[in-house]
Amino acid sequence: MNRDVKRTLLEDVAREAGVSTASVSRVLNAAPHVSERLRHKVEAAVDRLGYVPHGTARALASRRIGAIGALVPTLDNPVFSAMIDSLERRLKQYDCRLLIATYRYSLAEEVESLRTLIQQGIDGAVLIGHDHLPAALQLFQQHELPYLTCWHSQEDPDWPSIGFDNAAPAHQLAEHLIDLGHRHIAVITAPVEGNDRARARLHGFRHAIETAGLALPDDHIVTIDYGIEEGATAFAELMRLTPRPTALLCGNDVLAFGAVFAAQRAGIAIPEQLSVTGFDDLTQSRFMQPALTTVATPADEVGRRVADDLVARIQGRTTPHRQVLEARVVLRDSTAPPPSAGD
Amino acid sequence: MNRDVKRTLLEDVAREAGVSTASVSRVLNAAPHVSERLRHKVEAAVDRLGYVPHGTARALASRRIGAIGALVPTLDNPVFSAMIDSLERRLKQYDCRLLIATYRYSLAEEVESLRTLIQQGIDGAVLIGHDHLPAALQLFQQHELPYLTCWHSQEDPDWPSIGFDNAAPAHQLAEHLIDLGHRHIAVITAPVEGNDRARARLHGFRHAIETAGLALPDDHIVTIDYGIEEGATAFAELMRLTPRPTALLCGNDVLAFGAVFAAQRAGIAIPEQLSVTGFDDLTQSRFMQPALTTVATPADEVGRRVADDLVARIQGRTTPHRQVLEARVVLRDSTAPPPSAGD
DNA sequence: TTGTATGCGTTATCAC
DNA sequence: GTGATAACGCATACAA
Repeated sequence: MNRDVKRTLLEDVAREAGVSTASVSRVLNAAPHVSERLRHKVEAAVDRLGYVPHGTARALASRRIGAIGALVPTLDNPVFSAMIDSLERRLKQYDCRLLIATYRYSLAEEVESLRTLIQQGIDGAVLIGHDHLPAALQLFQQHELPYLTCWHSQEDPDWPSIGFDNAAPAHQLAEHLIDLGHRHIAVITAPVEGNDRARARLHGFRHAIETAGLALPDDHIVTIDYGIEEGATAFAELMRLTPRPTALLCGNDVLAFGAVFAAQRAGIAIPEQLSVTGFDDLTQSRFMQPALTTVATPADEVGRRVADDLVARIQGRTTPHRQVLEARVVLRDSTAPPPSAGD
Repeated sequence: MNRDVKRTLLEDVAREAGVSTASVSRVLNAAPHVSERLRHKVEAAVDRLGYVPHGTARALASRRIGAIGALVPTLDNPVFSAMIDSLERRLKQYDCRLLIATYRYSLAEEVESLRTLIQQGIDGAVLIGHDHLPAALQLFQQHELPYLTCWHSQEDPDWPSIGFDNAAPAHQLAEHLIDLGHRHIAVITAPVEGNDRARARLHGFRHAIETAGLALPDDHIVTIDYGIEEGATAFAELMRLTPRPTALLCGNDVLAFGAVFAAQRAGIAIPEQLSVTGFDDLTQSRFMQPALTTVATPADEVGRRVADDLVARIQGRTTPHRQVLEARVVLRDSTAPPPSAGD
């Protein structure tokens, strides 16, 4: 940018106002101990010259860049884009920018991206989930950089967090199905490697099922990437089992959408012949037919709190090491007793 | 960050390698005219010391920050988050970071955000659509900053663009309905102020309808914010018209989802009693029941090309002023002849 | 091909 | 309270 354009510099403002550059800097940064008179002179000069501070120079001298980094698996998942959207809006209130990097669920790429963001000079960073390579932690400590994880609720001295319990609501969903009379329950899950949220949900499902004295055999669990089409594919696979499962626990709403659509296409009535659950409570889950039984995750709230907390950490304030928000099961119309309830 | 930690500096590397700081810098920046021998010495020293360049200092000295800015109305729209996702991944290949700002469809806020991003030192920026305040253009010119608009195809010497025609496919959708025999067509549109895409689509709808000798009265157009719930609300309003419209043209897929869900809830069969169209072709549109007739917008392709083009501009290469990609109408199952076709 | 020296635009540490 | 001035860490014109 402006490789040859002569910008207005702090020095110009100082000359215009008849004060020192230090004073101009003080006024601009709301430093204490500045007289009203000086402040007015400087502000007038700034206005007259249309001065705009040079962010990079400021960053070099102050060692703060005015931006944080967010590392997310993907923005293709509405639940993450919603979180990022709310995070960015809140950061703006603190006059803080957002640098984004995605890593397609590859923890190695996460670390690489983190490294470049740190090199870029970010003042802090937020990661999704609890699963990370040790190298990530090392980077934060090495650079004494404020950081935060979110979207999970695991207690861990190394990883401060703002999130919610993924296992408990999953457990409740499975219990709900069991209470309805389901005995043949299948699961569609995202790959659990490097994804503690998926792992926790699967664990919740399994724990509830086995606690009820039922089984969750391996062939009743389909692991598949995130996506509507993938949900449909997994559905097809599970419907080939005999006896056919009467209920499907899906690791997230989008997988559930795929399953529901595939069921409709196959002429399988939901919830009469098959119950389906999701996780996330995307807007659409409330409106689709049948409305989806799922878990409401507080994406916006997480975004806001992450902004508040990370900014506080950057300013050196102490904040809670762990904040657990509520993720509530929402019972709707996609779950009902199995066809032959009462057997 | 590392407020007191003593980092390894370029100077340390130079000393370790027994060369000058300039030489180290040259090796690190892949400058021409460096001997193999020197390169090896420097690289070895870098490895030994674990040296990582300081991004901010580099930015100040080189006047390039290694990041571009993207200004989007919202990330809550999957079509934008998909574009940003693909943009970010492509930029990574160029070793370029992404700064994001959202402006909730307020052009004034767009300019404000642009100003702070420029102050932040971005090397270039991309905006969505063709509608912007003159102040935005002025900022780009003033700072001699490479920039680009996308998601539209308007010819304009001021605004280089990578996008697609929004009006023509909209026109085709309306024609398709008319060809099917529809005579009472209604429209759900996003607010057109500051949103040339919505305006172009509405224009396409209207032009086709009026060209066919039909009317599109004001009460057949509902303007409403983006969202599933909003689509449902608009649907309810339009269904109160008499005679009831037999077809609904929606400005985007999400509004169409809302309409379809509301119709299902109201017991109105799609497409037998009512035809519905969207615009965007989100993944779900292909899988939902009935599959949605819509327009496939090349979100990923736009993201990739924007990255390629903007990086080229930053490097001083000349690129096409305007790239028009294809946005194709996709006929599916949500459109059919009206109930009383043949009247 | 390599080294020297200066500039990049602020902030922050001293004195006064 | 205010003003000099030395960092901040690297890139680059210029010299060698």
